[in-house]
Amino acid sequence: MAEQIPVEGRGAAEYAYGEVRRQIITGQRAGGDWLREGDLATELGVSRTPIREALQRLTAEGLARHEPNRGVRVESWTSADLDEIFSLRSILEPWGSARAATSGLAELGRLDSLAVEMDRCAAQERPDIDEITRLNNEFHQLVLEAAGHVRLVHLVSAVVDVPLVWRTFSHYSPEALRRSLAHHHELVDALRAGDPGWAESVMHSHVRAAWSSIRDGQPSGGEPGETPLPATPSTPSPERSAGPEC
Amino acid sequence: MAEQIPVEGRGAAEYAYGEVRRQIITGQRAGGDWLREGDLATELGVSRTPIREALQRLTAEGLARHEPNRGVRVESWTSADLDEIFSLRSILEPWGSARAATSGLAELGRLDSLAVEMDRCAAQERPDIDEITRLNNEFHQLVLEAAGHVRLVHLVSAVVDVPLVWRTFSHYSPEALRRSLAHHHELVDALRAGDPGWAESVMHSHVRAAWSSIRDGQPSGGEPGETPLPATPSTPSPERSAGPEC
DNA sequence: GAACCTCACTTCGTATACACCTTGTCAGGT
DNA sequence: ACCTGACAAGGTGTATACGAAGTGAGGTTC
Repeated sequence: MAEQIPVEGRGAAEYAYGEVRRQIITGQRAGGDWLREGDLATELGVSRTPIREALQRLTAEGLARHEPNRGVRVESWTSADLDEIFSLRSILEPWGSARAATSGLAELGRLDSLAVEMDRCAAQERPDIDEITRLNNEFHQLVLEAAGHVRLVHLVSAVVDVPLVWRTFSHYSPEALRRSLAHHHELVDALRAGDPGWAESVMHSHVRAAWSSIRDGQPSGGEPGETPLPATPSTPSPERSAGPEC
Repeated sequence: MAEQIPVEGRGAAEYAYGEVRRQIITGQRAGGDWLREGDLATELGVSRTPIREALQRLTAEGLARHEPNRGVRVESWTSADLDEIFSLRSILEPWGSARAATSGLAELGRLDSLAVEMDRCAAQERPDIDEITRLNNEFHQLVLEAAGHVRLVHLVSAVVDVPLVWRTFSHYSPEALRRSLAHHHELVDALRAGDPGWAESVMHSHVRAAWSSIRDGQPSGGEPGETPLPATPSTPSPERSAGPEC
């Protein structure tokens, strides 16, 4: 269903990877669903070989799970997984921000305009959540890249995929959103000042606040371990969104 | 050259992955070398399909690099990469140790016997470096598993492969080795005491000391960025060693 | 009636064939 | 002598065919 072009410009494997990943993130493929090689090959109009490559990449990223001689299924996440991810981010991102403050690599102008742009989106009558998500993701990635630490960027982005499935942004209250956007501006100031401690603190607050918003937004905020997963499908955005929280 | 069995018990892809990985870590495949699918298929006695899967896994782990329509080549590391890895470990492993101190998941008996075993190996006339490496790796992995954080274990082990190429252990002075082994015992004590701050400090010292030993052991310890990489082949151990420092 | 066995089906794992891309080389022209 | 274009070779990217393993349904036996 809904195949558009048999093969994109180039790279059937790349195409298959992006498409299946999008389907997982938008909730079209729910946790536990089987990802049959033959079915996907038919639906996407390619052969099984690039499908296998795509599934291997998704498995390596933790979005899917490989069961030997059985097949690949979409990974199921619990709120405990979300806790794991945010606890990791609350270590790695502040540390990266501190490094970015003294590396001299921060593109302050670009970061500032991203923060302003997010303000503009949020101030609209009907805020464009997908656009804010995209901008936010670019902001966070740019900060980490400024840390001058390639592996850090890869590690964090590998772990940031999962929250996307939870549609984190929809859990934000207007108040929490305002505070989150203010954090961005404060972080740019801290980076401009070259103050690693300040930058680290701001990012730490930023991530912890996001974590809190998501926990509170969940139905069962009490028991922090076994919530199955809601997997809100929401509107499947054609834009490949890839941003965590705001 | 040196193919033993065409296909192991089961899994040609698994076999190919392990074999190529071993060749990279032991230095048989130097940084920059091409990993031709056809050649590897012939050498290992399997077809190109499982070879491709193995190369994709190695690429995902960062041991190899994929160049579109060109092929896969062994990744080249500089001392800057080593700095990246140890700086990451000096964040993640202490943090994991602190969590392990209060999680109640630490297998203290097993950890203690591993530390004792390493002492025994080191006290021998001719210390078995490979065995110490193996024990040390098991020790570190067990500590991280005790943190109750699955992704942490995966992230660290994904990043720990690279130092193996550098044969880190050979850079240790007898004094540094003694201190490192003492750290293990102290860490077990800290975990037993359930003191997260103590555990974190010990592990931090442990990793930083290892880092220092390796830097000092390198020929050019001055410029911290562009050392090509020595890639000491040393004795190719049949044991699949997988331990970082001591 | 329940447990076990058999058989067919589904799906993965592997091998192989072919097409396209990239690159190095050589002839021809400037 | 140098640059430019076409041609050939090597290699990856993709498609397809075949074999193996696991699963579930249905029948048989105790």
